[in-house]
Amino acid sequence: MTSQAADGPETVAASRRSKISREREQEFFDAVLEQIRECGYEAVTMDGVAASTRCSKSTLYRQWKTKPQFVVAALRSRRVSKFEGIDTGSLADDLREVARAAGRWSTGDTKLLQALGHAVTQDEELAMALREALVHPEIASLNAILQRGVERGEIAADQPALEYIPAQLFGVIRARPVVDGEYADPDYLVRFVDAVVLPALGLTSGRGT
Amino acid sequence: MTSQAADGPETVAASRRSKISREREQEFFDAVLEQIRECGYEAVTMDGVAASTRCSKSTLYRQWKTKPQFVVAALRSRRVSKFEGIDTGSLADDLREVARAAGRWSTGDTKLLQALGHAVTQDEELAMALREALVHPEIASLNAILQRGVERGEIAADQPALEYIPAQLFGVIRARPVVDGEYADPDYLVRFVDAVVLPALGLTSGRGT
DNA sequence: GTGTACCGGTACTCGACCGTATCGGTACAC
DNA sequence: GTGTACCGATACGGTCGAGTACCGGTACAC
Repeated sequence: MTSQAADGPETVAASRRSKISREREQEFFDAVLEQIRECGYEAVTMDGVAASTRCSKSTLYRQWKTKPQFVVAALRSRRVSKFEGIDTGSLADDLREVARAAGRWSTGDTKLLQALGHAVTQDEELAMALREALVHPEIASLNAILQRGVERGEIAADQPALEYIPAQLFGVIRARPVVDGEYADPDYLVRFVDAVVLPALGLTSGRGT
Repeated sequence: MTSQAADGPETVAASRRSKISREREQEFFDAVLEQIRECGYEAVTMDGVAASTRCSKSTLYRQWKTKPQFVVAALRSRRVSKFEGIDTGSLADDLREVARAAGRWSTGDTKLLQALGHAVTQDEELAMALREALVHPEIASLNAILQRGVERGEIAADQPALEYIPAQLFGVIRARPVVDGEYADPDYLVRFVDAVVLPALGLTSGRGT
């Protein structure tokens, strides 16, 4: 979706003819996102990003007016779902696969979500960028997976638990660190899917145990 | 006013004989927690708290060495579960009641959780205080509710979904703002319990299997 | 009434960071 | 070779907040 006309360095940065290559730009973005994960949004400094990428602060300010705009740009460079391409032919297996992917993804981008968690309530544009970058793509591909399950007749389209699946998965990923003090790894998430998500959807042979 | 009772102000603040009454101390705590909810942990200022409580910054620093220690003390003053006292005699109704309580509670303390979400990853003591103040009490009373359900024979003690209930509830509360862009109100949470939690526990009457 | 110790207020030091300005160097156009 | 425009480095101004120091006022002890 929205495949950005992929020719020349026509990225966000390059409305003027900047000497910053796209790879270089991505380095900046990676650096700032990494700093956010490590230190939190408020603690990220332009000096820090400049230092870690060995560029000048001036260079950053030439391309992006302010720190929030820079961060937003960095987030927008990441609109790819980690669940894309999952299609095993079985809804239960798809969901287990999603759990595994989410678990791998989790330590990285959960930190991002966590770190931006509050900044987002202060800056609406940042909130939109975050949702577009990390949430909407995942929800879209997740919904596609569920939709295929419905079409295959594995579950009813009006299954009441259906609409809560995305919130449920995002939820445990965010809740585990607070509840148990550790990140939600793939193993935990797969067990969660087996123990809760599938039974809630009526997809298990009862509570077999 | 309020010449202290015989046992004296035995709170954190008063290892020395401070003139700060316990009510006054709680005002400080309320103020700083409110500021955290509003502006985030990093943006909280001692000047701000002092101003909003009409006390001197010196007074705060006399009682607590640093800002983190002050916040930790404020958190520790709040170790009360909002689920305490729920006991309808039916596990399903208990859980619905928990959902309602959590929904009311959510806008307030979810903001706290959100606002401290990242600061917690930097300061271990803060993390512990947060868990002890906002998470453990709720989990404890929630587990008591589940335990009573087991004892009444409503569910099996080895129900695999059991151990995930706390994470599940905390999860959707934290996920809803990100997924849907709005807080989890009581109505939403009750519907969630009916659509997901109870079916996952095998407790539904509406939809068989 | 005198001493003590804490309160509130204010002013201060010190450091951090945002965003700007300035400067020499250099890739590229022509 | 000359001009242009961007790069990196550095330095600077301005703001803001943590934590300290000092002050006069006052409640309480004895």
